Amino acid sequence: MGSSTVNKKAACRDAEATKNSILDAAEEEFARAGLLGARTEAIAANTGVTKAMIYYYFSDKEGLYRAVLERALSRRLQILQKVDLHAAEPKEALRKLVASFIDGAGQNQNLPAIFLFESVQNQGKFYGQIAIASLYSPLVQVLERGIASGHFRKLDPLHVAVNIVGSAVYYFCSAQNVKHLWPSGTDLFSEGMREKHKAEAIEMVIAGVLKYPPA
Amino acid sequence: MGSSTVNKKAACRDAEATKNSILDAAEEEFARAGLLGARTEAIAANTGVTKAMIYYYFSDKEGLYRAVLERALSRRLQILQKVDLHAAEPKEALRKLVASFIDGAGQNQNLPAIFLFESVQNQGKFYGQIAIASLYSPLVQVLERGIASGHFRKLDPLHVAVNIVGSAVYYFCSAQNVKHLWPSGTDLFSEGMREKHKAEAIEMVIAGVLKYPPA
DNA sequence: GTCTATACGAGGATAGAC
DNA sequence: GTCTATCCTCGTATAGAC
Repeated sequence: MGSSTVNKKAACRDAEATKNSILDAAEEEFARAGLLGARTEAIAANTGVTKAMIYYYFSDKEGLYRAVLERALSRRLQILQKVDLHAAEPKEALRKLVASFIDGAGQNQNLPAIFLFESVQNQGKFYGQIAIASLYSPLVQVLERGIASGHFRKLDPLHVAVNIVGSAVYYFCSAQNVKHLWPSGTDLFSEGMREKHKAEAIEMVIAGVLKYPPA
Repeated sequence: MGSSTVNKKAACRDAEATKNSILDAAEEEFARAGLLGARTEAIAANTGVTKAMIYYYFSDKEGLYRAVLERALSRRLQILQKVDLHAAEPKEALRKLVASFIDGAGQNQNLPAIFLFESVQNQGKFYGQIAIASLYSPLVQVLERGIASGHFRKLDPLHVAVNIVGSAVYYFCSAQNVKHLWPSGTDLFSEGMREKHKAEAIEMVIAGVLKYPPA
C-alpha cells in the first residue's frame, strides 16, 4: 500500500534524509487517519528513527501535519504545472488535466485523502484562497476558454471544476467501500483498473462539457 | 452545522429517545473525525445525557460506530427507494437518482463524510458486498438500461456509477477546502448553492452519458 | 435509566545521556 | 542528530450509588 518508495532512512545522521523519512511515514498515516486520528507512535514505527525525532524536527504533531500538507500541495502543483495547456483545443487540455489528476492520485494515493481529511476534519483551516486557487485555476481557465471558444456548453466553471475533480478522485477515496462492486479480490489501485478508471472518467467529463458531441 | 434537528433528548428516562439522541450526536462527531478521531466525551457533550449512557446502550465506542453506520446506510437506502425509476426514459431516471444523492447529502451532510471515513480510515471493513450493491445497483441498472435502449453511449456501468456519485458528493466533502473559490463568506451548504450544484452536476452527468446530445 | 467518581491504558511531549 | 526513559494529560471504559 501507499507510495512506491517509502524512505526507511537513507544514511545515518543525515538531517534531510531523516526529515524526508518522517514526512513520508507521516503522509501515509495522516492519509489513513487524519490529524486527529494519526498516532505519532505509528509514524515513528514506519521510520528508521524514533519518535523523539518528530519533535526535534517539527516541534509537535500539528507542525508535522502542516509540513505534510505543504509538501502535498507543492507536489500536486508540480504535477499540474507539467501539463501543457496550450494544446489547440480546450478539449485536449481538459483531457490532459483530468488525466493528470488521476495519474497523480494513482502514483501517490495519499494526496486525495490528505486533502479530503483537511476539509472534513480540519475545516479546511490550512489551505487558504491562494492555495486552492492555484490548484483549481488551470481547470477553471480551461473551462472558461472552452465556453468562450464555443467548444463547451454554457456551464458554471467553478461548480463544474469541483465536480470534475470529484469524478476523478472520489474513486480512490471510496475504493475500500466500492471494491465490492467488482469481483472479490479486484484491486482498484492496480495499473489496469486505474487506466480503466481514467478512460471512463475522461470520457464522461469530456462528453459532459462539450456543446456538440463527438460524431 | 449538521443536521437540521439534533435531538437534545426528548423526555426523561425514555430509552428510545436517549439512544436516538446519542446516535445523532455520534453521527455528527464521526462525520467530523472518523472512528479514530472521534471523542466519546465530545459526543456526550452534545447529548442530554452523560458519557456513561453511551456504554450502557452501545457497549463501546466501536459498537456505537457500527450503530451509526447501520443507521446511515438504512437512511440512504430509504431515500433511494423513494426514487421512482420507472420513468419512461433512462435519462429521467438518472436525473432523479443524481438529484436524490445530492438532496440526501444536503439534508444530512454527515452521510457522505461517514461513508468516506469508513473507506479511508477503516478500510471499508463495515460495509460488505450486499450493502454496497444495494447502494449502487439502482444507478448501475439505470445505466445498463440506458445502454441497452440506445439512449446512453457504450460505457462501463460500474466505473461510471462510482464517478457519478463522485461528482455528486465530492462537493460536500471538499466544501471547506474549495469554498475559497467563491467570494469569501459564501456558504456552500446554503439552499441556493446546493441547488446550483445539483443543476450543474445533473447537467454534466446527463450530457456525459448520453449517446446523442440535446439539440 | 441515569448519574458521579474513578481506574487505567494510550499517546503526545520532554529531559538528558550519548 | 539520535536514542532511552519518563512525565502527564487525555480519553476509554467501568463501578456503584440513586
